[in-house]
Amino acid sequence: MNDALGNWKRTHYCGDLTSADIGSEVCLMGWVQRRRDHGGLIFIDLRDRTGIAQLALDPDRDPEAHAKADKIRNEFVVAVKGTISPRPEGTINPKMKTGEVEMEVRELKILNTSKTPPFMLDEHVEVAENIRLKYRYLDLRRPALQKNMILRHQVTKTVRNYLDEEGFLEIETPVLNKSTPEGARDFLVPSRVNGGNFFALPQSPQLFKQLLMVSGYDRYCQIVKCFRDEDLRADRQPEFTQIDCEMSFVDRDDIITIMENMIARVFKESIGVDVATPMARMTYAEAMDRFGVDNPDLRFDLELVELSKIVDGCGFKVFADAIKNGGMVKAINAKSCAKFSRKDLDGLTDFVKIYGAKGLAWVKMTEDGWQSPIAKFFTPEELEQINRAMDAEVGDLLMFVADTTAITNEALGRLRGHLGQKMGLADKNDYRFVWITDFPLLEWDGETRRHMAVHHPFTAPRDEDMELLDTEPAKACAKAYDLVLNGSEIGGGSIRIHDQQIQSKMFELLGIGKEEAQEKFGFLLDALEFGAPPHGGLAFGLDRLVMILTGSDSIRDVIAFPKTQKATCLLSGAPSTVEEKQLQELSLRLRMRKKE
RNA sequence: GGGGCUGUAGUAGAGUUGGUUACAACAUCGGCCUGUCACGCCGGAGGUCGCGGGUUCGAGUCCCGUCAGCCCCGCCA
Repeated sequence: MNDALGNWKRTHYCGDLTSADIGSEVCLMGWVQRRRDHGGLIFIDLRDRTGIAQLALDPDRDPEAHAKADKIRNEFVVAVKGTISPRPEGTINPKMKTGEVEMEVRELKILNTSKTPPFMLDEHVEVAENIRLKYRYLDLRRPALQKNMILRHQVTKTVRNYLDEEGFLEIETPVLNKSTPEGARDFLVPSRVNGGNFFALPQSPQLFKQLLMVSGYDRYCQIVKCFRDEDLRADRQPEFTQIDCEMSFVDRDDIITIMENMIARVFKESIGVDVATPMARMTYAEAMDRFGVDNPDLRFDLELVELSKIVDGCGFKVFADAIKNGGMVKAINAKSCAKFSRKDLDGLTDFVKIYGAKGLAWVKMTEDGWQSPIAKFFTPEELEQINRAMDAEVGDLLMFVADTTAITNEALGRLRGHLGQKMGLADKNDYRFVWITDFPLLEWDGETRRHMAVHHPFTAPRDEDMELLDTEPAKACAKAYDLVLNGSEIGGGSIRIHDQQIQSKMFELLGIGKEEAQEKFGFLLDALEFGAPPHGGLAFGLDRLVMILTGSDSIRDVIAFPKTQKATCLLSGAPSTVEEKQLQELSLRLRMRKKE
């Protein structure tokens, strides 16, 4: 039925053919994008990962190949031999990369047939994502995803080359690990040999890369899969890839310099964009103050302005009470947005409520002053002061949130990002990097009534904050840093604790008792006693980086075989039940959760 | 655990206040066509309106439940 490949060898990729190849005898292999039958002449668009080439089959020139082409349908796999020739006058297709030439087919082999695909493998067709995921191998044939996969490869290649030149060694770390209490929920793997015991898949190779520093490898890197059993988002998959690095005998600025140069080179070599270095920096405190979030999008202004001092004790109870209760009042000025409708404003109010704000106060700046439901609560002096603080002009829209510090910042910060998108202030081709530094070391968790590590438990406090650990640990800052690009955190890291006593103190602050620390992290504590060098590092989220480089809205568009939001694979059907025998071997019995 | 959006031929959509046989496009199948390139022309086939229940003389349309995909909160660096 199908023709055998035989001794045919492909000589060219479809997308590479140009007028320079005119006259060449070539052999192409690929998939049939389209067949156009003109009764006599048949055209076939042949596709491979590089592009499309037009095949011309003339019944007069080669009746045998032409007759065979009659049977060809979309997505058949064919091999052709023939001559590259210039297209006749007036039939050049300027929309195609290979549009100046075509192949005069002399011999044709049908290597495989194809069922009619469930959707057109065409850029013009939008297909529901569940269909695309079920037939992922077909979706991956489409140029959009192929472009993303190829760019992803380009990025990892550049990263490896750069890190190699900088003296990093790529060393693999275990996938089967010990479960540790901190951080995300672990994926667990039952041990058959040690019934009742479980491995955990790595959330990151954190501890192992620190051990490699103790072992003297000095500069380590790895492009590595990590696993976190948490719910998915547009930019989060349960398994994802990190560019993981660790260095010895360095401080924060050494790491930042090496890493930002790597990112700059990635941008240059993958999408041809020049990134200025050194990149901008901002402390966590400044980011929260000006933008309300620790991952600010610096492509637009819309900065948050704190008005607490001005409205303290004012006649508007909502504002006055928020401050009296230890919270704050902040506002943003959406320039020229006074034209927003009541419906728009209701929508924005609903938006901030998602983040816990009780409401959104607004003011439209008109020729006659404030047009606002809350105008009546303020004295002329207060109005004047607010206008000045907000730099308010006729046509502007001011929006206020009054709440706890955390809620005010998050609600307004997210509103800022939302408006930036909605008003088209965020240019996809503009890349604004910023390092966020001096994160708090600890964060009080009201639920468990204990401190949690903001970054992770191995992050070093700033030298000048060491004493605070004993007095006011919540005020201590960490030697931690995140790289933020266009409002997305693409990487983060820290200088680690290399002193066993400080590490023990950290566990203490985190409410991890001596015994538990020894039980869970004893191997690290032990290692720190055998000459651990000062060290630190960071990890980039490869998927998020490639998302931005490709302009993708979903992380699924940069992963070959992604999971759905319910963490299933529509292609393979994973996860699935297993045989009772398999459970027995693992000393497991199922106890299903009751469905409510 | 919670909030929201979507679900109609293979695909992506239209379908009026509930009313006869559920539409046209692309794909597909058959025929015609020697310069097309998202080819064109003629003809055909293709449907449990996601699934289940309810209201009604009558449900694609209204109500309840459920499933799936997506976005978000919680969760997660």
